[in-house]
Amino acid sequence: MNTAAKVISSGESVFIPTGYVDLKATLDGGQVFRWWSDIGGFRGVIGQRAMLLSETSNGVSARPVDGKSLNGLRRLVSDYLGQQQDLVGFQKRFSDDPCLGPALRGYPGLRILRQEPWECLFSFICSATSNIPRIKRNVGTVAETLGDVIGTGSRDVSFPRPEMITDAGEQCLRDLGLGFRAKYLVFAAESVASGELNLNDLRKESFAYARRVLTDLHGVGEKIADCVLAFSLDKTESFIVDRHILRALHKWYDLPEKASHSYAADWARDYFGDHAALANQYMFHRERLARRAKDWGGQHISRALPEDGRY
DNA sequence: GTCCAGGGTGAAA
DNA sequence: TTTCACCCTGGA
Repeated sequence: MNTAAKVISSGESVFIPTGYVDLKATLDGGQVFRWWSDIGGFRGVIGQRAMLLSETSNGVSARPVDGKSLNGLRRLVSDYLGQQQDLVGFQKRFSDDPCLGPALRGYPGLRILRQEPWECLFSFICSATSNIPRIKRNVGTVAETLGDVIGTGSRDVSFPRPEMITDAGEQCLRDLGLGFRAKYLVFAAESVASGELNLNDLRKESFAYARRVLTDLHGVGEKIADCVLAFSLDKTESFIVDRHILRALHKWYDLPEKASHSYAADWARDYFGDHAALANQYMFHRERLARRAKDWGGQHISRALPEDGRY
């Protein structure tokens, strides 16, 4: 590499002092579905900006790939990476917790994102009876088909407004491979496009009220609502229950093995309080890696990881 | 080739 | 409270 290119490339990026962020765990761990591993980091879109995010020792650097300036980028990325959350308080409170302590030492850079609510709701409606590779493909295909091109890469597209989804219609979404979720997605899009549902307003409402509004949508149950509440609506007390989390709650916190998902979520919100969403994410990440290690025939031992988490 | 499960939800029993 | 259809894809 010649020096000129190096200078230009470093001059084009902005540093965001977030503290250490584990981009793979955070952007490729099931919270969000439109970030892709690229040379030097992860490439994706926040709002109307396409960028490449890279890890540094004490923060993240962002390089635009949309030909626009650095103006506003630091604020945009900082907000997106969940800087408003009480990660320090959470770490202190649960450093001795048998489940969360090792997880906190193992992946200290795992964050909860603050996503744009509409894309988040769309993504998690897509998640029903699906898996992460497929959700990524579904959400990506819809964005690339109906969104606006904002960068130089094929995936550098803004997420389509609800009106674009209602105009496209259920059959279009089915043709794109969304299956039975297509009609739920159109319902949600109609609700937002008509103004009947204002997602941004729910950020200011209580957890219980916002959850009720979301689950009133056809095709959105408690699980999907809790994802949207945690990952885009600032509800730090949200706790997402699936069968993996249920198993973890049984194993570490002695919850009845056959507790209902609904009961487990209520219990966890009460137990973890305002740290429920963080606890949930660390627990989920731990279970996910443990399961993967098992698939490899190995064993997942968090304590074997370096204490400073730079692995 | 078949079988099965994948961060569910709604409707009917 | 429990059971089942709903779509579809990748891996066993």
